[in-house]
Amino acid sequence: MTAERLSRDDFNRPTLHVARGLVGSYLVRNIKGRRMSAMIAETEAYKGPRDAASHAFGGRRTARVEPLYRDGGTVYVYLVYGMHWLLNFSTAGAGNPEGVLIRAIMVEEKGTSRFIVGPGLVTRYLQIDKRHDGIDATTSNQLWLENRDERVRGIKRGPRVGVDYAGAYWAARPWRFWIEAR
DNA sequence: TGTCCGATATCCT
DNA sequence: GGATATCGGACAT
Repeated sequence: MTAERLSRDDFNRPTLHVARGLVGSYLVRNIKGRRMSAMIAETEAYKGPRDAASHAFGGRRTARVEPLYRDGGTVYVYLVYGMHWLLNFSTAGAGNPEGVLIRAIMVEEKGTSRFIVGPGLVTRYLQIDKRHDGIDATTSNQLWLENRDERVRGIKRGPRVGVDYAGAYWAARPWRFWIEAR
């Protein structure tokens, strides 16, 4: 099996392309020398200043969202509802505060595959939190992505989850991509 | 299927 | 100082 780490160019592409492309890629996590990996099963695109569901809507630029403004592949991790860390990767190049949220993964355990659905559960499983905010996934030895020689078929597409606060129009954009358990 | 609620960093007034 | 949030679990219906 070949495994090729995702590079800057892979992230510095249009965000919807990256979001779709990340489904079927692998998240790799190195925890004190022990390696975990998980296939990405669901993503969502957040398209920056013009997207009312984005943290960078209207060009907002606070300390929290600064990683989104950096080069593609920068990790953006933040806390919601006081207890859930959410994992995102910056896309579309430096200065464009767009990104992709990782909503679900598939892991291999005891010879069988298991889906972990929900962005807060993904980070809990992979032990990702504020410590990883701002790191560069194209060079980090803590967290990175790989493409493996595996065909992913049947990617579905639909509205994003949990963004009703952004209004009906933005909540309805079909910017979520996923594969289902088989 | 629906309602409720935990727990807190961050943002805005 | 007050409101809110890219959620998840529990429990009732």
